[in-house]
Order: sequence, then C-alpha cells, then structure tokens
Amino acid sequence: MRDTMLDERTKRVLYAVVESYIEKPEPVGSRYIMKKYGFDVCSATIRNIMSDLEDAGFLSQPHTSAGRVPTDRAYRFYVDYIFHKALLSQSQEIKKIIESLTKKLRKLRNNMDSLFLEATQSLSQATRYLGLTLLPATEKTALHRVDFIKFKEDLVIAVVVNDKGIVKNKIIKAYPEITQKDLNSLADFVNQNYHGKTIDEIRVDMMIRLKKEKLFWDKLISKILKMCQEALNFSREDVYVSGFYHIMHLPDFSDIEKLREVAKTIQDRHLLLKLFENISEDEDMKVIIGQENPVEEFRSFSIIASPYKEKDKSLGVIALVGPKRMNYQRAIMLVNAFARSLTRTLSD
Amino acid sequence: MRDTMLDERTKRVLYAVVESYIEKPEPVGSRYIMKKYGFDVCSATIRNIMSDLEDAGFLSQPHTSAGRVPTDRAYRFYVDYIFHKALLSQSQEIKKIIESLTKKLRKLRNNMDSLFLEATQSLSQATRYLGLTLLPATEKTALHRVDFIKFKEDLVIAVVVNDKGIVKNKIIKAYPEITQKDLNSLADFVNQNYHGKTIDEIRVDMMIRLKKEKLFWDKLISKILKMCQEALNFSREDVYVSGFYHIMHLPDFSDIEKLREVAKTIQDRHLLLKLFENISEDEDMKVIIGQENPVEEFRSFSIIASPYKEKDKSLGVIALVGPKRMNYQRAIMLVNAFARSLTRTLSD
DNA sequence: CATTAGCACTTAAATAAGAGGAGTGCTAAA
DNA sequence: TTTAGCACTCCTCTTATTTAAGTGCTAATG
Repeated sequence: MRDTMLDERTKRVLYAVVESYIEKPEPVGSRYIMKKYGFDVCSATIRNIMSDLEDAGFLSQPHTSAGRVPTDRAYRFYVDYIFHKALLSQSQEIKKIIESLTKKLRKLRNNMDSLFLEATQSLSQATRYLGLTLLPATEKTALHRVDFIKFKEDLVIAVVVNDKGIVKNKIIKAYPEITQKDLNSLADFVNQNYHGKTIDEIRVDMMIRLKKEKLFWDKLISKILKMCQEALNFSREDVYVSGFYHIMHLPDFSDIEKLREVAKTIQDRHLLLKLFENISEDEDMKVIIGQENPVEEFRSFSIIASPYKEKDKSLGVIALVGPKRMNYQRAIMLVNAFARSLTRTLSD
Repeated sequence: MRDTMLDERTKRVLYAVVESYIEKPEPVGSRYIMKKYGFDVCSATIRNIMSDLEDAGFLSQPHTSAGRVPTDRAYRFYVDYIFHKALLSQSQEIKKIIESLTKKLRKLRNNMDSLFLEATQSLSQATRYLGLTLLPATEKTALHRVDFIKFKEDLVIAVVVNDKGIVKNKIIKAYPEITQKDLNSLADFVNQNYHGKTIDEIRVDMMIRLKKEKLFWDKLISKILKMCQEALNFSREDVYVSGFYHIMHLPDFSDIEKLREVAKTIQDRHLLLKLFENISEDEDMKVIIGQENPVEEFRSFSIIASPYKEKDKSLGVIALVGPKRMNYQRAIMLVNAFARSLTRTLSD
C-alpha cells in the first residue's frame, strides 16, 4: 500500500503515532492518540485504523497487548510529510545558532580545516547527534600551487595547495636521477600552465597536450609525466566526525551493540566514505531512514545530509546521524541551515 | 602500609586475588583462593589475611558478605610485581605478532602517517584495547625543507617537510607587499642555512644570528623574521587513536558513563594531549593505574605507555588504554615490543 | 600464639507468585 | 461505519521466599 492510498484520517493517525513515539520512546496506544490529538472518534475506531496501518506495514506491535511502534516506513511517511515545511520554516532558536555559526565560519574562512571542523562540531553540538562533514575532493578543486620536493634517493613529495588553501601531500616513488632542480622546473611548468584549473582538468589536459606535441614518445618525458600523474592522483579521504558521545546515551541505544558498529565505522575511513557514496553532491538535501541505508552499520540510524557549495558548484556534504526516532523537523532545519551557512561562507 | 611491609604469604594472597579478579570480574572469596592456589592453610586463615589486606587498603568489599575486589593499590602492587618479568619474557604468539608488524612497518617506512596509523591499529587489534600513538613533535624533528606560498592578498602558507617526510602546513597572516619572489628567497635562505637542524634550533639560531648582525633593527627584516618565527611555530597535535569499539563491550564498562567520558576525551585533541603530558618521553615504559592518572576522564582505566625512538632520541609515545582489570602481563609485553619495533624501523 | 573448625549472620541474586494496568481485539448494537 | 463494552493478553512492579556464597567471630587445638 502506498502512502497516497491512505485516506486523510488514517494519515493523521499515522502522523500522530510517529510524532508521539519521537517524543517518548514508548509504544503508542489508541486512547492516547485519540485524546492528545483531539480525534472526534472513539478509541476503538483509532484502534481499527492502527490495525490497518499495521497490516500495511507502517506500524508494529512489540507484543499482543502493547501499543504500536512506527516502522521505517512510518518514519519515511512522516519525513516526506514534514519535509518541505521544515525546509522553509526557521525558529528563533535556530536563527540564533546560525548567526553565531556564520560569524565563526567567517573568521575561519582562511583556514579550511578549522572551518569544516567547526561546522561539524557545531552541528553535533546543536543537535546532540553525530555530525559528519565530507571535505571537498582535492581533484575537484582548483590548483593554487604545486611543489615537488625530493626526499631521500628515490622519493618525491608532492605538495599541492588548492584554491581553498587546503594543503595535501603525497609521497611517490621517483627515479633517482631526478634532481631537485628538475623537480622545480616541473613544478614551475605545472604552476604556470595550470594555476586555477582543477586537478582533474590538469591531468586530462596534460595527457592531451603531451600527446599532441609528440613528447609522449620521449622516454624521459614519459617517465616524468607518469610521475606527475601519480602525484596529482588524490583519493578522497577526508571526513570530519564529531559528537559520538552524544548519541551514546540516547535511550534508543541502551543496547550497546548498535553503538559499537557505529564506533567501528567511524574508525574505518573506508566505510565512512561508503556512507557518503549514496549521497550525491548534486542532489539537494536527503534523508535516509534506517533500512534505506546501504551501509549496514547505520541501519539503526537515520541520516540527514545536504551538499554545500561554492557558488553553484557542489563541494562536499554535511550530514547528521541520529536515531531513527530523531527530531526530524529540527534536524532538517539545522542541516539545511548549516549547509547554507557553509555555502555562503565559501561563496564570497 | 607499604608493600615491603607485607610478609611473603600475604603477598602471595594479594597476588592471587588480583590475578583471579583479572581472570573473572567477580569478588574473590577466601576458599576459592585457598583451593585454586594450593595454600596449605584453611580458608579462615586466608580470610584473616584478606581482612588485613583490606585494612591496609589493598582490597575492598562490595558489601559485607561478599568476596574481595582489588583496589588501585592492589593493581599497583601486582604490576610492580610482574613488571620486570613481563618486560623480559616473550610468548610465541607475541613473537609472531611482532614479526608481522615489523614487516608491515618496514614497508611503510617512507610514509610516516601510515606507519604510525598501522602501529596504532595493530596494537589495538592485538590487545582488544584502545591504542594511542603520539606522533613526533614537529619542532623536535630536523627540517628537510620549507616552502612559503603566497595565498590571497595577505596570507602565506608555510609548508614544512621534516626529515621523516612528514608534511605540516600553517597559514599565517603576512604583509600584502610581500611577493612570492620574496618568499622564495626567504625559503631558500632557510633551506640553505638550516637543512637538517631541528625546528626548535632554527628558531633560536635565527633570532641570535639576526641580532648579532644588527639586522634585527631593520624594520622589514624584523617583520619577516616575526613571520618566519610564527610559520615555524607548530603546536604538537597529532595523536592517532584506534579501537574504541573494542573497549565498548568489556564487562567493566557495562555502565556506559565511563565510556562516554573516554569518547569525549578522544574527540578532544586537547585532553588527549594532556594525557601524554604525564608520560615523559625520556623515561622508559610506564604503567598508570586508575586514580594515578591526572586526567580525570581516564581514572577508570589503566594506561601502558612506552616511548619510541630514533637511535637514542625519543620521538613520541605509543600507549594502550584498557580496563584496570586488564591483562597486564600481555599488555606490557606487547606495548614494549611495539615500541621496540617502531624504534627499530625508525632507526635504520 | 598462630591456626583451625564450626557456626551464626549478612547480603545479593534468583525464583515465584500475585496484583495492577495499559492496551488490544472482538462482538453486538447504534 | 462507528461505538460501547468486555474479555483477554502480556508486561511490569511488588513482595516474599529461597538459595548460595562468603564473611566474621569464638572457642578449641597443636
């Protein structure tokens, strides 16, 4: 049964159950709903509706004589229902948080690492959930400058500074005969020709240009080219995480096992990045609920994520991980506001 | 009462109680001790001894009619007792672990970040406790090369590569009139004069030299000097942490509050560094038990730490955080072996 | 005088039984 | 279709009882 198949009253009941359960993590009864939400029907009617909702997979019962608990499907319905309203509204409290954040970010705008760290920490602080930020991919950002530094006999350290002031480095094997002077020339060449281009563009263009000029067939150049390509091949790997201790004492996780899985995932950059794979940077804000998440370790949680941009170019994602039973309204408002604040700071 | 005041038999009992409690986290009774450790006296005698040990602050009772539990003082006695033996002995299992570790480290010896990460993770993996590694302080390592990169109007990014191949960068305010060319000259100057010196030495020497040559009074030079000093002023900040999820399901922390404190501490670089302040890098291996730890958040834990070196110069510390009720014998052996493996890898 | 046997005493933990209560599902009537 | 009414289910809380582990004390022992 699709949401759209539910009649208006049924939807109201479903909404009420989810909201109640979010407020207090206890199975919700028919009488409670009736009174609290002022339904003009008796509890038995609500009971029938709830029974229908259970058949349709929106609610479940811990045991026969207990109230009902929302399933992931119910949360999905709930979130779809409040989503647009949440995106548009903004409470006084949140305005204050964002004002203070924007001020802080503005001050850090020359130090990207601190800036993203601050955003992650503030988000976690404001929500008491787990904050995550995926940093801009180095290959997508514009080159400010590159340096190649000879290190020991056969190693070269490539230091890349992008237009955000983020410094990345990579150690690569090189040929012992290359001198620091050669490396300087190479760096000069790259800097002069490619300043302002993205790393991706550079790698492509470099290949094309050298092919065209037939330099490709020169063995030495070919070697250097290969090295250069490798030096500029960064794998995306930077994610900031903050606030694990906040989600540690949510009643939802009194069973420690789910928390352990998260702790393990946080530790494992690989898994963490996998989490972001499913959040396209081009889409707008996204809410992933429980089982919807392809990353197994996060199936007990919900994730709210939004890309942040520079002008119109998407750079990365800021996200929130909390219990499925989270305050979606507030969380959506906050993640949205945080992404916009980041975008504003990065755009001017 | 000092340990030395205890007679031989009393010591044996104390040792037995601690060992038993480490094996199984349940209050230890007199009869159990008597039978398991083959004492040739009756349980009442053991009982008397245990009562004495309680008066002396080595044991405590959860309630009147329960067995005894070791206090921090008892753990201290126990660790002092086994310490030297543990340092010297080495099981077959540990030999294997270390062999495999050393192989891995050797492969990573050109990439310090990965090397220390690997060591931290392996330590945590081998012990199922929390692994920590304090990285070499930038100021104590020798300069390989420095670059100054102009970024936007009034910023300079200083990129420092040390002799370990670790790249650090720092964004500092500069004077708009400084050109990239000026910065190149400055970098050349530093590189030519100070290659191989430690950052600390450089900062001191720079000051002395400029004073001597009266250049100190030249306003421009003075400005640049100030900038350079700032650029080379790195605060120590790199700690690797691994394996929080391991300590999450120890029976010792079924009460989640203690774990939360650790989670918070891990998140907070500041606190984490404070932890290492009390572990001198010049001393040898150190065991810190519970209340002995100046960092409040770790008072429910024990820490085993050992410096690792390059030749004879101490570079940093590798440490293990586990429950007070940890397998000290094995943990001490492992931390010691890990530190030695690191030292060996870094020294040749 | 240290050690022991013996026993009363303490306490937590496990078990059982019962009361209370929230909430359901069903039926028959409105 | 909705409602009132009621039997029924199952959890939770309380209280009591038992069990078992282990102590502390006392008086006897070598």
